[in-house]
Amino acid sequence: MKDIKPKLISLFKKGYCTPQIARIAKKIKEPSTTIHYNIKKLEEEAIKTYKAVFDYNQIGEGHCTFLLVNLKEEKYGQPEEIAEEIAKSERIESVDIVTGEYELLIKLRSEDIDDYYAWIKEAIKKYNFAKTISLTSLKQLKTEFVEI
Amino acid sequence: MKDIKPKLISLFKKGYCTPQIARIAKKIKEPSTTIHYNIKKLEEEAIKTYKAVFDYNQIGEGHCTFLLVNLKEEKYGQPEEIAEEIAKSERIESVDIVTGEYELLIKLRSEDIDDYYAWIKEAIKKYNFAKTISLTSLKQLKTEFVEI
DNA sequence: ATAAATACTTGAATATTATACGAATAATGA
DNA sequence: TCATTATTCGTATAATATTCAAGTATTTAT
Repeated sequence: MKDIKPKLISLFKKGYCTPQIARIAKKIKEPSTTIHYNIKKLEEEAIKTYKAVFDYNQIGEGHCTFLLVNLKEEKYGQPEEIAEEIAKSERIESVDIVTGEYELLIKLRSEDIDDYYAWIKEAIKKYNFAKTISLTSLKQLKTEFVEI
Repeated sequence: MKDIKPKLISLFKKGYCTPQIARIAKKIKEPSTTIHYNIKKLEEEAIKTYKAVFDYNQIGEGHCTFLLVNLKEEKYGQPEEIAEEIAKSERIESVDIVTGEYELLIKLRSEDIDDYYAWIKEAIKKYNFAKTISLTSLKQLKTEFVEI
């Protein structure tokens, strides 16, 4: 037993996938070389990566939370720095700087609520958040444009 | 000119991609047949699909909004039905039933604020939302686990 | 503790698929 | 209109995935 699956999951979260040119060519009834050409162009312009979407319950990341954050005054004017730092973690699905009452909106995945609590305690300390609101997902119907 | 790119974008949002077995095999230094075997297992258990992640500014979906929704009383108890209906649209990135003040949290992408306004007006009418709060993304640092 | 069943690993052979190339056609711009 | 650039697409080739079969490890039941 080599325990390859965790490594695959980690790689597939960010990339290591590629388009199925032959299948697309069949689907839209065009020559595969034409599809190939168009995909390469699109990759230059607009495609960041190809990746897997998981049934997160099955990989121990079934607990999903949206976190609204107020930064402390000294960081209020330049939220990007903190946002970039937060974005680096593998459990963070998205980070946005948003309009309204809060500065940041973070979507993250954890194993369970205990795991989440450990993370948020650590994050409040580390990033010196002024205030946070956690919206816990009770049911996920769609994620990353994929219905689950 | 066959205008193939829009079709590709639509297909790539949900699938039509596949893992790069040879590349992964090289990366984690295992035989490609072993990688193949493990991926097939993982697909049965936990992988929903393989898809592309876009630079959404480049495909006319740069405007991103998180929408908090209160449903009308008659729908408050069974939000799933509406949530599933909302999830079907291609511009919807995620739909969650959440804890707290609001019942639904929807993440969606539009071309610009006018496009968004048209959508939200229509949605309020169609789904009979009681109240909504829109959090507009000013800057997206990470989406779908991919830094952008 | 042992045997049987099941799951995982792997190399060799084969089938599929992506990519490179070149020629033809179409679109763009001056 | 003519020249330049972008796109289409068939053929040939290179790369890759998949099948198969055999061996090894792990788990399960008794």
